Amino acid sequence: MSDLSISLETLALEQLEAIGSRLTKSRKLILSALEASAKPLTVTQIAKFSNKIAISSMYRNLNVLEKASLVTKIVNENDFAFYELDEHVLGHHHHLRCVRCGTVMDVELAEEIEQQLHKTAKSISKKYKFKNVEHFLDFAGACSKCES
Amino acid sequence: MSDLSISLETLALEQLEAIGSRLTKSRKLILSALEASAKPLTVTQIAKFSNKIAISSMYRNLNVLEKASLVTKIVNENDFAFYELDEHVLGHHHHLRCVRCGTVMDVELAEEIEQQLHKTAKSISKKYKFKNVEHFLDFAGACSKCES
DNA sequence: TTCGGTGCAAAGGGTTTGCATTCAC
DNA sequence: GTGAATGCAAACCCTTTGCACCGAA
Repeated sequence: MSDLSISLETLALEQLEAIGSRLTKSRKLILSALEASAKPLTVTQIAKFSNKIAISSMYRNLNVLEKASLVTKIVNENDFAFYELDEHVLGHHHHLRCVRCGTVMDVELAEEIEQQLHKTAKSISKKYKFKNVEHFLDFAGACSKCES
Repeated sequence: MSDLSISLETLALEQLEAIGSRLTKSRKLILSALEASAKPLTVTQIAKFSNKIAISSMYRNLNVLEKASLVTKIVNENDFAFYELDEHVLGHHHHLRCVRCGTVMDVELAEEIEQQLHKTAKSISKKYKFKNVEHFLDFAGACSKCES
C-alpha cells in the first residue's frame, strides 16, 4: 500500500506543509494511484484503487492536493472531473480524449509547437489585456477500442 | 423578438429538419441571443435575454440545437457550461477565459498556427490510433476588469 | 492536547426527466 | 389530428458541507 516514489513523497510533504496540511495515509494513497496510472483518473477510479476512503474525503483531499500544486483537475465534456499529478511533477503536456468513452490520456508535443503556443499566448495577452495567459491545448477523437 | 438573421434562420430550419426537429419560437430566441452576443453565454445569461422559456426547455433546446450542429457547448473550469453558435456558423476560432470571473471570449489565430495544429492532430491520430482527431486550443488568464 | 483529517449523512446546485398540456406542421 | 415542444415539479448525480469522532505531532 502507498508505494509512492520517494521523490514524490518528499515533494508532497514539502508542498503540503507549505499550506499547513499533512501527508496522511489517504493522501498518499491518492497520490500513488495517480502516480501508478498512465493516464488521468476520475474520482470513482481512484476510489476503486482504494475503497477505504470515503468519497467526501476523496474530494476534500483532492482539493487540498490541488491547492498544494500536487494534483490538477481536468475538466472534461463528459461531466465528471479527471485528476492527474501536477505539471510540476509530470512535466508539461497535453491531453487526448475519446469522444465516446471519455478516457483521457497524456500527450507530449514537439518543442516547436510549444514555443509557438507560448508566443501566441503572449500576443493574446497584449491584444486583450489579459495577464498571465496560459495555453490549454487538447485533442479529441475516437479511440481504437470505441471504434470497433 | 427573435431578430434572427435570415441566413442563420435558413440554416437552422434545414439542420433541425435533418434531425426531425422543428424551429420553434424558443429555439429562435436562443439562437438570436447567441447571435447577438459577442461571446459565449451561460444558460442563465440566455434565460435573462428571454425569461419566457422554462429552464428545462432551455436545456432541452440547447441539446437539440447541439445535435443539429447549430450550437456548441463549452466546458469551463468554473462549473457551468457556456454555449455559442457552432463553428459552421461562427467560423473556426478559440477561446480566452478569465480565471477569476469565468467570462469566455472568442479569439482568432493566425493561419500559421492553425496549420501546425492541424498537422499535429494528424500525427497524434496516427500515433495513438484515434480517428477524427480535432484540436481544442484555449487560453486563460486574468482579464483587465478582474485585475483592477 | 490540539488541530487537522475522516466518515457519515444531509444539503447544494446545475442538469435531466416524467407527465400532462400546448403547439406546430 | 399527430407527434414534437413546453412548463412544472420532482428526480439525478456529482460535489460540498456540518458535525461528531479519530489520529498524528
